[in-house]
Amino acid sequence: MHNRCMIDPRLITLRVFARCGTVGATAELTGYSPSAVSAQLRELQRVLGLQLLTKDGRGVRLTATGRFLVAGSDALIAEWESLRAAAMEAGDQVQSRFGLGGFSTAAAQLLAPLAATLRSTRPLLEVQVLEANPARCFDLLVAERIDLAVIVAMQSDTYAEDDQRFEQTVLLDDPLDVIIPADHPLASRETVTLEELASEPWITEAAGSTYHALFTAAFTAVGVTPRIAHEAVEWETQIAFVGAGLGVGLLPRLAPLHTAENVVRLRITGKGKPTRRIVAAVRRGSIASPLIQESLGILQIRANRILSSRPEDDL
Amino acid sequence: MHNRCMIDPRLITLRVFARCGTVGATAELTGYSPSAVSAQLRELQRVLGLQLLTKDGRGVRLTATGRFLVAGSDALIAEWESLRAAAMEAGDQVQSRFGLGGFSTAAAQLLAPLAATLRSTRPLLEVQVLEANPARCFDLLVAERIDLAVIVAMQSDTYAEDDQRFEQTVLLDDPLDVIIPADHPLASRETVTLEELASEPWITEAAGSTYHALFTAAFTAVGVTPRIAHEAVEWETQIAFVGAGLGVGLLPRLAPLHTAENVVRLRITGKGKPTRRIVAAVRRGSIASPLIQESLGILQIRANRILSSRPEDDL
DNA sequence: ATAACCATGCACAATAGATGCATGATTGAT
DNA sequence: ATCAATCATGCATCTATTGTGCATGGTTAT
Repeated sequence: MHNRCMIDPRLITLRVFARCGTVGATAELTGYSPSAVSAQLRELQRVLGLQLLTKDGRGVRLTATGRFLVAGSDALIAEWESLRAAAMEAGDQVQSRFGLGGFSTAAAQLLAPLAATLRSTRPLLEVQVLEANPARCFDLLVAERIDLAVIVAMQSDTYAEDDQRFEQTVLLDDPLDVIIPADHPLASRETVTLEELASEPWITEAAGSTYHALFTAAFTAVGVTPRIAHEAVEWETQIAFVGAGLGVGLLPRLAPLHTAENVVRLRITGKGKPTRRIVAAVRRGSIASPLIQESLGILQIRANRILSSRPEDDL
Repeated sequence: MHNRCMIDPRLITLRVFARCGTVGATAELTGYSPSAVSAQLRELQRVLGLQLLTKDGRGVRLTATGRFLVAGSDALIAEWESLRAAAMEAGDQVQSRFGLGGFSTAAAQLLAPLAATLRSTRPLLEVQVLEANPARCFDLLVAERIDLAVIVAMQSDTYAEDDQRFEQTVLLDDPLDVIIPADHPLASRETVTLEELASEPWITEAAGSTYHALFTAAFTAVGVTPRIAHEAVEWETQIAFVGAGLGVGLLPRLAPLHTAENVVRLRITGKGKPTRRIVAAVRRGSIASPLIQESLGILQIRANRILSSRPEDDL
């Protein structure tokens, strides 16, 4: 589906460049080589007769004209997506490719079933799933490598909800639980508040990561500055750290705890009740596409099933 | 300028096909070979996963989906033209190609000076002029072979003024004069009415031509059905026919009479005062482009100069 | 000063895309 | 009813575009 765009691929490349700022990163995202990206951007300028890039130190940056073109192209892309969606609605579309992107747990719990369902209902459809963090998912959407992304929306989101390029649909609010060692004084409790855990040594992800932002946001809400004792990238690692008694951590409800030993999961109560919002994002205009609509439906059903399997008080 | 479009050239080809209905004609208009057009359309369908064409007799015709896509693409094209125009306004554009199209006298009197002026003010600009009749000019605009056309607007215009694809600017209303043999009883008059010439044998262009429509429109306005004695394609031929005493004819004020012998030109008065309206047409959205703006300005100046060189009563 | 980084140019390779002719299918004319 | 004309398409071929990999030159950080 995303392959072979009706808009000049060089413009797409320019748009990706506008997002990541370097030729190398653009190459990585688009799947081209750096030389190809360089050549494409040069060609684009030649064809339009406009200077879009300027040398800037050891890199290049967009000129005012370049920024203008990129900004204006949002509407153009959306217009095309919208047209394609409507055309696909009119005459049913036979075959194409469909790229999905998502983040770890989301990918596992939502994207995998979606891909499986699509594969069976639409055998001719070439479904591809890419695991990527939210920021990269947006990049991949712009680069047209994927057509739908399931991502974790954050309060301090660099990609505003009303971004001209995307349309987002809330799938599910996933609460964060606390995981503590089984021999911890609070381990026998059903629920805790963040204040009760303020003095604990915390295990979190590296600063700048998706969940670190959620972590700090949760604690600033209750006015506490927790002590970060350790950092882990994978949930498994974090759980293991907690199991080893190194500290406590936050774990999304969706993340399974099955391999954990000596670790207890507790619901959080009180005003600082952190949740991560899981949303589906598509390129603006493409939301009317029957393929997207079907996918969103499947995702929504899956999300509702997850919600309904939980105790009421968690909703 | 028109070369190398940002919108997939195959979509442009489809749009041209939608206008002319056959692969062969599309090939002629776009400058491709028939095989290339065929292959492009096939590719387009493959890429979109949509069936856009159906076999119809010995030709092909658009499916409902195809018509839908073409209709919807108007907005997309306009959006791009608009964006390009704005970008060119923002950062001045260095070099490109610029295609002009126009019809005989219009081309000679308006387009040639325009091309000459542009050539001197913008040496880097590659200006190309194509002589073509109005209908073909619109086709060439859609095919992106030309960017601006000077054409004769007609009452019974197949291309409505509010066509989604184009934007038109009135340049000049060019009145039609009567040419009669020098030895004709009315030859000494300054002006005549159409009624006075109702019984004359008329020389006009072939039915279906640009000027035949103007001709009939003028006479239906005064409620007279003239007798068409002869048909001529070129003005020169028509003038020669009149000079040979075969009949009378209509000649636009802009068309020169310099080579004529035994032919007199008379102003037409009365309610049936036929004029041809000369307008500039561009693809919708592109009108904001500095190049287009400059061109329209030059054309307007030229048109005003022509008007001001005429007696007041002709305006 | 050296190393790392970034973009670009060039030679080469792969691929897409156009051409021209031949073919098959359909319509209209003799 | 046959023949010619028209139209689209497939195929072999060629060309031009486009991408890759490596080398180069300029720029920043250590």
